[in-house]
Amino acid sequence: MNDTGAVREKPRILIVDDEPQIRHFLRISLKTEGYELLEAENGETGLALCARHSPDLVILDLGLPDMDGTDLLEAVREWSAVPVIILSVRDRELEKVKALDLGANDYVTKPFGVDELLARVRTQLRNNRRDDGVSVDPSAIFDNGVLHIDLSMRKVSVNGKLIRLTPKEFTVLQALMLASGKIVTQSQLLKDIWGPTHVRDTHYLRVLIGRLRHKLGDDPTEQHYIQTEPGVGYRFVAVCD
Amino acid sequence: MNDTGAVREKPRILIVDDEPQIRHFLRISLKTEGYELLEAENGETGLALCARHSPDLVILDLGLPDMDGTDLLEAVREWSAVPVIILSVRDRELEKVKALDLGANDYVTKPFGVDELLARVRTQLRNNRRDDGVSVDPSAIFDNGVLHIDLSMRKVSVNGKLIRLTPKEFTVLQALMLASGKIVTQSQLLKDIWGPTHVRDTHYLRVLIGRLRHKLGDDPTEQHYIQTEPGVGYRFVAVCD
DNA sequence: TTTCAGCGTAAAAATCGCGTTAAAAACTGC
DNA sequence: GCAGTTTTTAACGCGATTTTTACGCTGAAA
Repeated sequence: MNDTGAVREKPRILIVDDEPQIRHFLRISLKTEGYELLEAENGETGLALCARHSPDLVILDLGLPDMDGTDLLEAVREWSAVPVIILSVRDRELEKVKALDLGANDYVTKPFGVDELLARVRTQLRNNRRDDGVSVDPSAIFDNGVLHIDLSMRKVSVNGKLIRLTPKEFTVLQALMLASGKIVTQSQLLKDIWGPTHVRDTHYLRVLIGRLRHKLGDDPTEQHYIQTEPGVGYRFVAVCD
Repeated sequence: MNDTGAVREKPRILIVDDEPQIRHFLRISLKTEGYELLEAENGETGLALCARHSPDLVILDLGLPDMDGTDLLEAVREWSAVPVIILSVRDRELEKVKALDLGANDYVTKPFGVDELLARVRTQLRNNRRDDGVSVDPSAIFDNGVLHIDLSMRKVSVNGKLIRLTPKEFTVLQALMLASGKIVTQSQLLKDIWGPTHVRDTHYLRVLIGRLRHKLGDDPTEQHYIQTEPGVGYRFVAVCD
């Protein structure tokens, strides 16, 4: 499968821990939050998985059967700057200092609260999104020969002719594009773009989507690009038939 | 004038804490490590110091006399991505989650080991070393036959005739030119040139851009060198149909 | 069939944002 | 302190954008 240009929706997290119950516990919590998971119960497979699947975050237990967790950390840091959160039963300050100075990004002592760990996961993932304000994947370009959308340049053209989009129009289109193929609910759009106090003002969306379709040359009877899911939301699709 | 962008040898750390003994303790430890220090004993001066001196790291106590630490964090996050380590006597998980989700980078509970704190400081500073791949040539020269801009010489001429630009005008033009073709957001310009406390004062930009266009001989009816992206920012483009 | 909720459209009304101007205030070098 | 320059402030017009309002259409349920 070729996923060039696709926006990876789920952050991918690698768990390296030999205790099955901890892995199980983490799996439940992280899956619920919508992360994609990889698991390893020893250092060797952890390293292999990390190299092969380039996760967005690694949660690493220091006590591993086959090697010391710090060795794994060192090995990973040879070639990757992926954020690493250390888990450890050891609360000794020296351990923490050593791990952090080896390149770990955070150090959480067992037992830990799941909400705190999840918040720290979010923090690391957030920090590693390199952008200035506008969080847009610069590789997010859509082009089917007729419609061309470049999110980073903020430019949209139909048949080579540039289209002027207003700020709100562009923001909505961007939200739909970044979830390409998937439904974006009305309340999601309203909350994100008009603010949480307007989640029920669906008429905003109706007229805006209408203008957007018109500008994109979207045939109302066919509805190529922006599809309506009645009562739910809208979906941006690349139609090529 | 603030001193953003300067290359400095010592990382600069801002401490915001109302307890003198904690400040004293941190001062000793951090100075020994070779950091440059700024100190504030309340939120207001903390915010001011942060805006004025753009530290590389902020250590923020949640319990401040004049405002809640989280408010300060929120205010700073309006315009800055500086790493923030929260100090707090409160060990409640909810507090940690709240602070981290507001944009804090780490949360350390008092009492803490000084070595651990120093390691966490190093971790944050290490993560935030900005090497933003795209190294722009500050000696860039633009020339389309009519307009000639030499950034290193700080000279601009139109039809061979030298144009006098004021310092701010030149700085804005330079910022736009170095991102040639791409949008520079209003808040980016305001933050970089007027300082982080003026991110919302868009009227500065309006009058300055107006003067700049006038001086560059930018015909408002035809194609602009400086294009406006309403509600977002400005973009410098080489005019060549 | 009737009813009705949800969507799309159109046009009017209100608001926002930009560009412009002019004058006041803050700097600058002398 | 003075004269010239630069920056900031304030106000206004205007076009673009957003919001409001009204109405027609459709498909599903009663």
